[in-house]
Amino acid sequence: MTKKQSGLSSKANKIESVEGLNDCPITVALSVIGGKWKVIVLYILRDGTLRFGEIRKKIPKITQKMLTQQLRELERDGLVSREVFPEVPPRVEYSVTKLAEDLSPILDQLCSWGSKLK
Amino acid sequence: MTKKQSGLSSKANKIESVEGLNDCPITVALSVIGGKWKVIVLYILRDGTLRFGEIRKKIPKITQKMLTQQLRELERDGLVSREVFPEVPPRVEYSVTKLAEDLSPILDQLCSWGSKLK
DNA sequence: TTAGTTAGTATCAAAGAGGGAACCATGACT
DNA sequence: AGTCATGGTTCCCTCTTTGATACTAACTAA
Repeated sequence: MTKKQSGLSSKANKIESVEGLNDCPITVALSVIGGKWKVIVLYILRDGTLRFGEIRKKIPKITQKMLTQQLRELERDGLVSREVFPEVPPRVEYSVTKLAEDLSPILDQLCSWGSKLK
Repeated sequence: MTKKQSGLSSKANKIESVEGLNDCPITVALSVIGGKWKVIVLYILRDGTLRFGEIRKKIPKITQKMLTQQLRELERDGLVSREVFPEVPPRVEYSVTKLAEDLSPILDQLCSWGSKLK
């Protein structure tokens, strides 16, 4: 049955948790921001609302499929909000949520920690 | 040439960075702790030095290959230190480094942020 | 009528990650 | 000689993830 579902979810690469710590929010958090392009998308959206095509232009190497996928997952996890305008051609705007804003300072700390890694 | 190299590194799953932000330490940090079992290993080693077999017993689902790989990467990135005792049978002890200890509070914050995710 | 626009989907193939099992060295014990 | 223990390594196979490409809807402009 294979359920193609356009490549959401994961498994091979999912971060594991410990016995008796299976719901440790760290693993939840990492699974939410650990996607291949997610921190970039969050970083870019931090400066303000953007529509799909604008995000693509700012991340030239991402494919349309990947961007769609990452945005869908970020939306599902409550980090970005998506607004569709019923126009032609279509217009869809993305922006970060309060939850993502709360994450920002932590990412900054992670950033300064990461800078110690040579 | 294919370079099997025992399955170190990654690529498909590597977190991407932005043009002009390619060395953003966030992506570095995430790549360092983002491995499938790394936060578990760090979590377990936080309580003190353990030898290889002991870690295995605490993470029953991990395979020997994976544990070796994750420990090697953590060591390479300066998060754990590895001490080999020239005995027979071999004894190898692992412990967290200062760098990993510095990371701890950030992981805790990430943890409390993650707990807001339902 | 044909082309152009945006935001996607669908499909196929390639690359990568992870599991399983087998193998290895060394010395002690039986 | 055969077995056990520890900490690995190697190979193969499968599943997942990613990339590339083509296709769609719906309306506008030429």
